[in-house]
Amino acid sequence: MGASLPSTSGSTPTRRAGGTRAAETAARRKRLIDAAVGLAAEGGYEAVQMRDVAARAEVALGTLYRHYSSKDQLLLAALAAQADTLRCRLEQRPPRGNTPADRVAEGLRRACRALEREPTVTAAMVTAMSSTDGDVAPVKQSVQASLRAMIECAIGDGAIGAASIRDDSVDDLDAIVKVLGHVWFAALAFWVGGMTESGAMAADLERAAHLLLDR
Amino acid sequence: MGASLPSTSGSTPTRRAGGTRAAETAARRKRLIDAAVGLAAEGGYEAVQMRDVAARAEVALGTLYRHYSSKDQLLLAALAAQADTLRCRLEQRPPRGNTPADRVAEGLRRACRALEREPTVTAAMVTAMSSTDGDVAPVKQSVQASLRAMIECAIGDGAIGAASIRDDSVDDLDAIVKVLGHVWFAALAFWVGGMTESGAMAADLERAAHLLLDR
DNA sequence: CGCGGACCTGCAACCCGTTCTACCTGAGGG
DNA sequence: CCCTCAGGTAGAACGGGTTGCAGGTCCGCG
Repeated sequence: MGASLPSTSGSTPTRRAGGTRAAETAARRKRLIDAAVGLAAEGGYEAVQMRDVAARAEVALGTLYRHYSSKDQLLLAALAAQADTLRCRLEQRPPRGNTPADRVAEGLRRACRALEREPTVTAAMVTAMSSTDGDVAPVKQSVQASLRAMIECAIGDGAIGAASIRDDSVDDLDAIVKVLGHVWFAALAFWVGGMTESGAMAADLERAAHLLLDR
Repeated sequence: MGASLPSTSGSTPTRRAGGTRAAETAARRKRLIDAAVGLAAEGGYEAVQMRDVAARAEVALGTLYRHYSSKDQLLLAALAAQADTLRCRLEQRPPRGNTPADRVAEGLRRACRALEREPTVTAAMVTAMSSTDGDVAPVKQSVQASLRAMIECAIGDGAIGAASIRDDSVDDLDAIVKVLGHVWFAALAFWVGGMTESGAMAADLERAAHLLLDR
């Protein structure tokens, strides 16, 4: 049993089919995110175990932690990416209702549908989103930024400089967007926490949109 | 070394100055909650360690778990109690502004002030509140119920059957209350998560109240 | 060519929530 | 009066996030 030799290898050499060093680490990060999402799809937040993520991504545990300093950071990175693609999709095919409220409602409905398609993944991400660890705040903020961007896009591309202005200043619009962001987050959190049916989420959001945007 | 003798005692006999059995366990539960809150006051969520709670309450770890099946349940029990006293205080001395929006804004302001007086305790409780474990949902719902009651009380004791009715049905009022509840939760979560300054919470809530309630 | 440093690897260790074991006690029913 | 059993106690054990350690590998530079 000369098993105590470190013999670093034993599996694939560090190098994969990739090219430059930077590309490799980018690929590693992607593999890590993919592994996390995959596990989340299978069993939600608790199935995303750091040792398993590392194993599935064929990476050492220490390396995983070098890239994402905690489980929540990892999941939030995944969430940020997903939020971004969601936003892009919405911007490319913006909702076309008559009033801002209608457009926002449709946008939210679509987003909810997308999220509910992979409930366990969403649950995992929302769980991560409600981590209170201070140094995940930046990522969370970027996610919120994506959400606000989506809402603003839905309200109307030029609402700020266009028709919907009366006395409600740009300021008001901003506050409305913020409130909608809050409601969205809360609705997700409640849903994930089992306090509400999945359908209720979209309904509550639409309701809020109308309450806030219909004159 | 006859150290292996079980010798169950070694400390205070199970009985304290209390009376009946039921009273004793009630006292124990109170001690547990107090211990949890005390630790939370000193160091927030992570300082509330089950072993320490048990020790401080002079209770065995197993007993703690007999009464509160998880750390989050424990903290949520504390939160539920606190929410209830908050509600009572508000009902006894209801805010007296001119419009519903003003009253709600004041109520929320007061509540926020109360919460910000003990930031670490609040943080611990909010953290517990955003637990996604399924079987804390009931307690969370009762907390939400308290909050809604507070908001309803602030909107106006008879708003439902009185002046503020035009075409906005009772239904609408209900939705508004729900939205405010969501915003409150989200604001707290963001604050605890370090995504927002403490002042912002009250401000956002007031803003939301006016957006939703001012005609 | 030889070396420093960034980045990996496998793995053991630590912490803390939670669970399990084994035992004790006292109030209440037969 | 004895027996049962709900409710306690002390403490070990387990699981999973996180950290630390003791090397390896390879790129770029002197």
